[in-house]
Amino acid sequence: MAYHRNRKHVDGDGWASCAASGLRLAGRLWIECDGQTLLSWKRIDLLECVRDSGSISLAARSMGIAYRHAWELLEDMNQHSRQPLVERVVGGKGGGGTRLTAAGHEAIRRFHAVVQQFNVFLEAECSEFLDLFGKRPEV
Amino acid sequence: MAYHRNRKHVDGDGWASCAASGLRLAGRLWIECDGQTLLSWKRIDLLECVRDSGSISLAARSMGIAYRHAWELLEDMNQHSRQPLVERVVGGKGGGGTRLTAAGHEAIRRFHAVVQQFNVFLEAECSEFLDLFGKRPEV
DNA sequence: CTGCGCTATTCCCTAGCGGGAATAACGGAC
DNA sequence: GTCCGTTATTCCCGCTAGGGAATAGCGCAG
Repeated sequence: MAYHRNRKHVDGDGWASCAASGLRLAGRLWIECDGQTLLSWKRIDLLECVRDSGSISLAARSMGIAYRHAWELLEDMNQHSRQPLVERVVGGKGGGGTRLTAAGHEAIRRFHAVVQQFNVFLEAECSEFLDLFGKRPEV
Repeated sequence: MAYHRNRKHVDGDGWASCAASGLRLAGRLWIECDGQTLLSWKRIDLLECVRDSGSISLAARSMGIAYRHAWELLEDMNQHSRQPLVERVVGGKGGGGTRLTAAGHEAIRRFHAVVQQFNVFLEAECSEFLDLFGKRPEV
């Protein structure tokens, strides 16, 4: 299996959280602009990979996804965002490359902040189901 | 297009929320037990349809999904839940039927409560992105 | 001018999800 | 007994997301 970035998220593109009993309240967040998906966990992951590697191809490889797919995601983000999140250069030094705009960096920061709050939420709400599905059934 | 139940959720199986500018913070919740999906929006919807119709086949029809799929979902829920959520009868009056157990009813109630809180969360957090993606770009 | 590594773009192919149809078994109503 | 509508189960099929490979174009380094 190809190398995937080491991240704290769980399977798929969601977050999970719970205390015990094999019980888990999981969730997923994304941001839409005019009905089009703008940001998601996967997309933020991609932005970070691009930021760290400086190119779409390297980012795609490190995420274990196809370049084509990564390119489509970035293209889609730039298209539907009010201001572009990445800036791409074709040809030149090193063949070109891709870097984040200020908005791209800010998007990552904001999204992470919301995710952190989301995890707090999940942790808190999960307990609502403990007595129903946890170790000791009550209902 | 087949008839679908009138519900307040958005496309797919998530919830959405935001104030303005075509910007929307959307999300999705589900509950896992030992790594297996136990409840989700779609599954709660199915439970409610079963509760209201008294049969899997009618519930499937009203949701616009295949009976086979509905059956699989319910089977999966019963398998992975500590206590069964539905009780099924083969043959007999009216050919049989399916009804919710007490745990099934409680699952619906709890899930809706969490969803309500989730919507509050989404509404609040969405504002974090308004100045980044909203009407007046600032970054 | 040549080479290189990247962006950009196309085509094919696969796996999985889920619809749709067909069938059997069941058991009360009649 | 027959009829009926349900649960239960199987097989086939189409759609879509996404991987993989191949190719062209670009522009600086050398």
